Amino acid sequence: MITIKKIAELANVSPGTVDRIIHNRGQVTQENIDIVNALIEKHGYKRNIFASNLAFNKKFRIAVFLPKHNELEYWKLPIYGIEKAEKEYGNFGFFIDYYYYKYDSNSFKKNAEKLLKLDYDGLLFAPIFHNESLSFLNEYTKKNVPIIMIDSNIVENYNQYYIGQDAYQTGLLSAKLISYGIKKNSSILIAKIAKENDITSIFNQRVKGFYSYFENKNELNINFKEINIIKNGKVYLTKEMFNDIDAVYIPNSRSYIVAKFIKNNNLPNIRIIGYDLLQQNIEYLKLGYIDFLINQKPEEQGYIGITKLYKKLVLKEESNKNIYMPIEIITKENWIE
Amino acid sequence: MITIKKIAELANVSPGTVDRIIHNRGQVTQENIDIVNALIEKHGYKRNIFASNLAFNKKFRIAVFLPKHNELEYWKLPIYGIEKAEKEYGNFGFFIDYYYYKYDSNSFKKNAEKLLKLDYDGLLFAPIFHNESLSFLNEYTKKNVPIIMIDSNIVENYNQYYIGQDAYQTGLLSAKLISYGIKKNSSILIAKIAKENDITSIFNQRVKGFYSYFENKNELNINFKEINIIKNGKVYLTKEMFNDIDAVYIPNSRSYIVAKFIKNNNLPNIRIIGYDLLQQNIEYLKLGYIDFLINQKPEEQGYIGITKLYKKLVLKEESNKNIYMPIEIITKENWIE
DNA sequence: TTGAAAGCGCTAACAC
DNA sequence: GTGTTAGCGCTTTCAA
Repeated sequence: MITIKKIAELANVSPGTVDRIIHNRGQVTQENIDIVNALIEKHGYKRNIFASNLAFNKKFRIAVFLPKHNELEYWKLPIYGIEKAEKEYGNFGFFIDYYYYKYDSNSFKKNAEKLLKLDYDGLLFAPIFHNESLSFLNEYTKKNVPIIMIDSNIVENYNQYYIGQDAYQTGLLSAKLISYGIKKNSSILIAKIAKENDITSIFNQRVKGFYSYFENKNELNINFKEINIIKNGKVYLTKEMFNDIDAVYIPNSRSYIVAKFIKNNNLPNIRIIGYDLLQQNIEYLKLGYIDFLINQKPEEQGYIGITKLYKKLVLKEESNKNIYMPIEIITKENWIE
Repeated sequence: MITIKKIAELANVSPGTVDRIIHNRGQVTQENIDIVNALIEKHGYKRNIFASNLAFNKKFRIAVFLPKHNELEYWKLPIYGIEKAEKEYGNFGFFIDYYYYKYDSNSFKKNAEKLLKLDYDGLLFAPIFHNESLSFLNEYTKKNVPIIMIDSNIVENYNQYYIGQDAYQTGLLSAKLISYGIKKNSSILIAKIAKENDITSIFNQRVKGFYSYFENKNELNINFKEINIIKNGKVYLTKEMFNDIDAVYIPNSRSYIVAKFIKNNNLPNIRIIGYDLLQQNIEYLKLGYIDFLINQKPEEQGYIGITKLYKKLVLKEESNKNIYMPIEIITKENWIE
């Protein structure tokens, strides 16, 4: 392993000059730049990460900005991943502060303003509310630190990173799984269990993907029924909704609500497919009421997000912009605690 | 962040003494041990990884010992993961040498003997052949370096690490997926595409798991047919084998062979479920001939294996012994390039 | 049983 | 533009 010192010797310059060249700090003659770069190339010089970071001696502080998880179980999951990463990179001088917003746009805005006044070396956040997130992102970008978004994608081709799901594709997959298990001329219920303004773009993309699967499959002659199950902020379910229904698709994490109703009312032979490994969902998966859960791997989103920041800041590695998580199909049989 | 030097100051001893205590090198009075340990506890001292490794200045060499992958496409996959890890940990002074054996026990034995004569700081290997692997493992253990096994598990409760699949459970899952798509009174073909002595314990566990799913489901009245498709070392397939067959289960990575036959002979409406994301399997998955592929994540097995060694050697972290990979269900709709 | 000190390779401040 | 050097925190050797 060749070192800066040796390169300097070979080039007949001082280590300081080599350092300047490596880090593009300027103030070096082009001649020396060429000589040193050639030597670096030739000997395959690689920065010694230990020495580099020891000398650099910088602590990195990251802000994590997510919905409050004591209100929504789902949001515990990315936190687990983030905490795992925090533990792992903690001894590398990597620290995380947590900021939470209530699941409404006002709270998001208020906390976002607070965050903008603080200085961090990196940011990870979930842009649930499109417009508010966009302006927050615009402002934060000016700080010129790496920004990672998880869960929802608000902009393409931006100078930021996104880690999350392909919502449309999960809808398509759900449809495939359902169609696999039902006969021709079946009826499918698409159950929307969300208040009107909780219906995010992810939600809509899922539903769109779901329908798209059946577009060229008229021979299946599927009958679709769409019901919004929340009325006046409350769950509203009746047996009649399930008359002649063969399968139910729930495009958010609340499939356990339907499963519970079906169990309690002994409605037989209805397939359920939903999202996310919430405790209650898992419960009904194990009992056999929910057939499939689509997992968008929220823990991994959090973990990978922090890992990206670590790689960028500590290891100074560049990486690809967007990561779409694999879409995981969970059944009773491949669920691992 | 408190340092060794500061601890030493507080304890009125030299940094050398603190170091001796931290590393249990002995030659310190009990009194000092207690004082220093109390201070470490109190101030939450944590080793600075950068300084530690810089001073330690050790390069780690790892031996990887796997089946030759130009003979078996499947074995390319763990290599990808291993190479990814190698790249990632390369600047941490982590180097890998590769040793390959032909997929027969003699070649394994010969190469194993060679390996036993060499000295490495860690080993990752795939114990395909049970007895030979066991005695190799026994010998290598004497070297007292960490050993990781991937793919197949030959011993439980050993002082080594295993990363791989729960083969039985994948069989069970396959059965569930098949049963989801077929009617009562269906016929399932279990196609064995392997030479007699290529039938590993993993293969058998999968088949066992598959049958076990149907054990308490007599009402389905499934008719099973088991055929060994290799005759005299060659694939032997006839249309008659598929008479009245509704679904085919192939418990190894060669489902594309059946898919190809079904395609070429226009046999309609036969579900196929197989294993592993080989190029040819993916091809028939995309075309719709293969319905499901079970992925045992070989890349990740390799990647995680090396990561474990890195954590153990460089970061000096302990970790849990065995990791069972999640069983991934791949369909046309959730396959990502 | 303990202390002192060199050195791991790099960064960055300072002097010229 | 360039060279010199202190210092990051830890490991390890040598001397006492």
